[in-house]
Amino acid sequence: MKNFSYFLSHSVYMISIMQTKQDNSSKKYIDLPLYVQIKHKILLALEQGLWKSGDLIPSESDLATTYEVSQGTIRKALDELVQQQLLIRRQGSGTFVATHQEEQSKYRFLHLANSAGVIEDSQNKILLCTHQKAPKIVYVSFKMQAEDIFVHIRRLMSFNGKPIVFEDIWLPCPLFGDISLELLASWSGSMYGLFESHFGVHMTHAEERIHAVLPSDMAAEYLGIDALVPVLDVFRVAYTYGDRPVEVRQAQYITTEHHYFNRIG
Amino acid sequence: MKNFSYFLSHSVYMISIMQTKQDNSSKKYIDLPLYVQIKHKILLALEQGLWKSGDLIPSESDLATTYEVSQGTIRKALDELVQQQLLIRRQGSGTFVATHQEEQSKYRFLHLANSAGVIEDSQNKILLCTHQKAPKIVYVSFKMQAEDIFVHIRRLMSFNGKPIVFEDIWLPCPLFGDISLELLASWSGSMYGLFESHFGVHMTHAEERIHAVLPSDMAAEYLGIDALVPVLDVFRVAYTYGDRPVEVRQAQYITTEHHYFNRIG
DNA sequence: CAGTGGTCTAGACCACTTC
DNA sequence: AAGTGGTCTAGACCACTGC
Repeated sequence: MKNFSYFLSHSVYMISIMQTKQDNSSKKYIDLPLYVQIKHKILLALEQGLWKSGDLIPSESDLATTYEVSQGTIRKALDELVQQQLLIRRQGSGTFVATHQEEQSKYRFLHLANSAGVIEDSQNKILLCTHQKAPKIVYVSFKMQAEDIFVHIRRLMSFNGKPIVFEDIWLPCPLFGDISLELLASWSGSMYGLFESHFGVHMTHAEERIHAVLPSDMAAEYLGIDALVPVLDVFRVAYTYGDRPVEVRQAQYITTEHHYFNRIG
Repeated sequence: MKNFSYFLSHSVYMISIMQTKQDNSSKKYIDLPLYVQIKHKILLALEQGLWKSGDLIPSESDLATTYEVSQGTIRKALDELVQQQLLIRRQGSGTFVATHQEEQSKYRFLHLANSAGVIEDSQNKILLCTHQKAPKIVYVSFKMQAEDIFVHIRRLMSFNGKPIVFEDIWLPCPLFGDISLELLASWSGSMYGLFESHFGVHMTHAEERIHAVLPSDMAAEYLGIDALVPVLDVFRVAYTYGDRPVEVRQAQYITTEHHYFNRIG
């Protein structure tokens, strides 16, 4: 145990502590708060893949002893990570690394609902899975070069049998090199669930930019709409731990019977 | 318009606390946790306008003594309210009711940026401010009737001198009855700042539904675009404390040089 | 300097899950 | 029964603000 305990004053006992532990008593709070430091350490473990999606992490009291802080401090660090949806707590069981395998997070990134405000189940069809160069907007988002090769996936999502979303997905080869159409076609869960279980890449957050446009020729064809029907263009960059961009996708949504929803607050 | 001193509202609050205080010692954790109960009580005070936007609320230790709990429990309740942006903490000064008057919250509800990802300052022009019946989508959102009268505001927002957003805003008369074009035109801050300072209505959150559409004739005219240029249709319902809907607006955004942005995570 | 929020501790007990 | 997260307390001290 550490402890700049306030009550232990000038005793021989204290000397033995100071031999094994640096003297914090003179430099309090000049660094970041302890719980922030611990949060960073846990984040580092997640970034480096020490703990993988779905893993049980050490208990709060274990972490408290290893980091030499109180359980309350550990708790505060975990609180923020749980809040960022990087960890999940289960009372009685433990604290786990968040995963996209659960049903609840299936549509966490797809903000599409029907006129009734209901999020429907989708039927997905993979149209394409190749390795090739990418448009400028893509490789710039990854801070890579025009010559670099990416995985390119094209997909059609349908709701109630009607095609609604046509999208192009781009992934950096180093991470997703051996992905294939067969693998994608055989996978029944969410795409981010697949990325996680097969490539160890967990998406933590994303940024979307939305425009109203006329559909591309190809989108109009696959979506079965007239070239003059406005569609929602959704450009997404998705990130993993440490704000590393690991996916770019450009989708076009038909919004005659659906809408993009967003909560502000 | 504010300034009931918080001491007054606080003492009223105290009475209600003393009345509802019960013996916790025999029945632990069978009700909601203490900090949740306290959070609800504070929320109630906000809903009822006991504490108004910008007001200083009692200190954590004051609240702790009035609620007969520890400071840590008060802190946990406040933590969540701060997180919801209903309260703001200022170290050394105190805890305040959140307000839309601050510069930082000026564009909290407007998710519009230019191609560079920069949120620009807008120039606003009020085109209309009348009292009249509203479309079905509006009165249904308020759970009111077709015959009911609403305030109807029409506004044009420009960025760098170019009109980009055309919007119709609907407000329930009981709350905003004496709003006028003169008042709106003379106000230089954000619209939610005006609602707050002149009508005591603080927007806490909103929900938006977004479609890609062709512009209405009127929108096309005011925005100076061709009737065949797709625009983003943003339908918003904004809420105040207690999830009460207090504003509906339908806007059309030109997205050729701007985009709607959203963070998922 | 007094008062406020911010951090941290040590310890107690409750509620839940698992064996 | 053992172990885990969830709640709560009492008290200490730090960092900041305003008078």
